[in-house]
Parts: sequence; structure tokens; C-alpha cells
Amino acid sequence: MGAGGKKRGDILEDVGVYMREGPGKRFIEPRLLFLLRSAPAHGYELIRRMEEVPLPGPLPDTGAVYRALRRMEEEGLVSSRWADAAAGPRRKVYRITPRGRRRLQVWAEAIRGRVMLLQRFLELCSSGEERG
Amino acid sequence: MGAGGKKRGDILEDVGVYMREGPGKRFIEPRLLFLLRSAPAHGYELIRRMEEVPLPGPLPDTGAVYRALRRMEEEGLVSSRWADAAAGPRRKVYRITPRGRRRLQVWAEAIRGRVMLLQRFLELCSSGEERG
DNA sequence: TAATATATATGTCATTGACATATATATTAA
DNA sequence: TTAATATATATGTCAATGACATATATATTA
Repeated sequence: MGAGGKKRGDILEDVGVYMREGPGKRFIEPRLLFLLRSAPAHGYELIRRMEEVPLPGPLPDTGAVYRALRRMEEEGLVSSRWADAAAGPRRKVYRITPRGRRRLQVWAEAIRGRVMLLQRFLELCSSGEERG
Repeated sequence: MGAGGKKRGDILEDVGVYMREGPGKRFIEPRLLFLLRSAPAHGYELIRRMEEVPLPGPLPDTGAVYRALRRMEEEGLVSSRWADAAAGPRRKVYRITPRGRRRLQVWAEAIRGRVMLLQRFLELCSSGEERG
């Protein structure tokens, strides 16, 4: 449509992208942003608290979580610092950034769109039943 | 938990499986079952009508559609027969089976569960906003 | 005979994430 | 001292999925 198309930054905040989830994407990113939105946390804790997040899909594997956190840090959605633990090995504590908060809002918007679509689907499904 | 666990047939109709969608799965199967539920159709027609289905995700690629139809026939969700066209090459016309209708109902149930989860997520997101 | 629309199908490849394993620290039990 | 366990982060490897490109074939139109 418009001359030149979208710039990179626009695409990154494009609701459509998050509605689609990209190829094969689970909800790992919104899960992590959701948990970090209220308080910083390290990976292990995020993994333990993962089931608190009401999103569909299986709980992501630990490897996927750590890799997602590093990718999200590269993208500027979270920042991290090493911290000593009262006991056990050091922890890498992640904190959500303003960009991460914006991304979570984009996810929420996309999910609102999903819900509307899915509800239309369900309506059409049940209206078309009328006996087997 | 229960002795023996689930039998194969049970797993195939387990709502949880469809709520998760499996790794990387789009909504190709429910899209096709939804379109076929009202009338038989051949692959090319299903591809053209794909955007009628209110489900999230990009419209599936033609290759994915034909492969999905064949896989679904193996699974007994659809049956097919070759038919002459008024013009152009022969068509493989797919028809939904009783098993396919049941599968679509399982999908609908799973999607109802998804919607409930997603709505809880949205509520928690907006209740936790309280200013940027 | 060339191009286009219709129609089905396969080849190939990158992405994703599941599963397994590696590495390291601290605590507790033997 | 050693072994086992909980905590904590990270990498290796592989199968599944589907995106993109292409192949094959028929019929119509230019």
C-alpha cells in the first residue's frame, strides 16, 4: 500500500505479528514479560512460576526459557545483572525494560484480537451444528 | 496416576492436545474441517476460501494444505474421490467424515478453553497496569 | 504456440523448541 | 571425605513444522 512499506521498528510493534505468533512460536515471550512485569526475577524462579501465567500451551522447557531470556535481552525487552544468592550458585536477575512493557501491551492487544476471532469461530461452529 | 495411562484413541480426542496445538502447529486442521463441515470441496477451493475462517495465524501455504488433507485422510477425518471439472484438470473432492466432525467439536472445546485462559490473562494484564 | 488460470503435488531448508546433557555452587547425609 | 540433592545457568542435538520454491498437468485464451 503506502510507498516504502514498514520500517523495522514498526514491524517489531505490529500487532499482527504477535497475533500470528510467528512460525511455531509458543507463548514464551509473553509468559516471561508477564511474570517480570511486577518484579525482577532470575531464570530458575521464572521457570518455577511459569504455571501461574494463564496462557495456552505446555510449560516451556528450561533450555527454551534461558535462550528466550538472552534473546529478549538482545532485543532490549529485559536487562540483566548477576546477583549473589543467599545459598547456591549466582543468579542472573532479569528486569523488564520500558520497551518490554510496551511489548507486553502489544501482546495483550494481539491476544484481544485472537479472542475476538476465536469467539467468532465458536459461534459459527455452534450455529452450524443443528444435529449431526 | 491411573494405572496404564491413556489409550491411543483417547489421546487423539484429548482436548488438551488441541489446546496446545502441538509444537509449531497452526490452525490448519480446524480451518479445513470448518470449511468442509458444510459441504465437500477440493483443495484448490479450500485454499481460496481459507480466509473465511476466523482463526488466528497466517493463511497456510498451498503445499501445507494438500499435505494436511492427505494426512487427515489417513487419520480418517476426511474421505476423498476424484471428480471431473467442467474445465481444467481433475479435482480431488474431500468430504468430512463422522470422525472429522467429532474432531472439529474437540477443536471447538479446546478453543473454548483457550479463550477462557486468554481472557484471564488479559484481565490480569490490565489490572496490573496502574500507570506506566 | 505462448501465456494464463486451474489444480495437485514434491523438494528443500530455516526455525522452533523438546529432550538430554553439561557445568557449577552450596547444603545435607553417610 | 564422599555422595547425593537442590539450586542455577547453559549448550548439543534432533524431529517436526511449515514457508518458499518448483514441478507437473489440463484447459482456455491470446
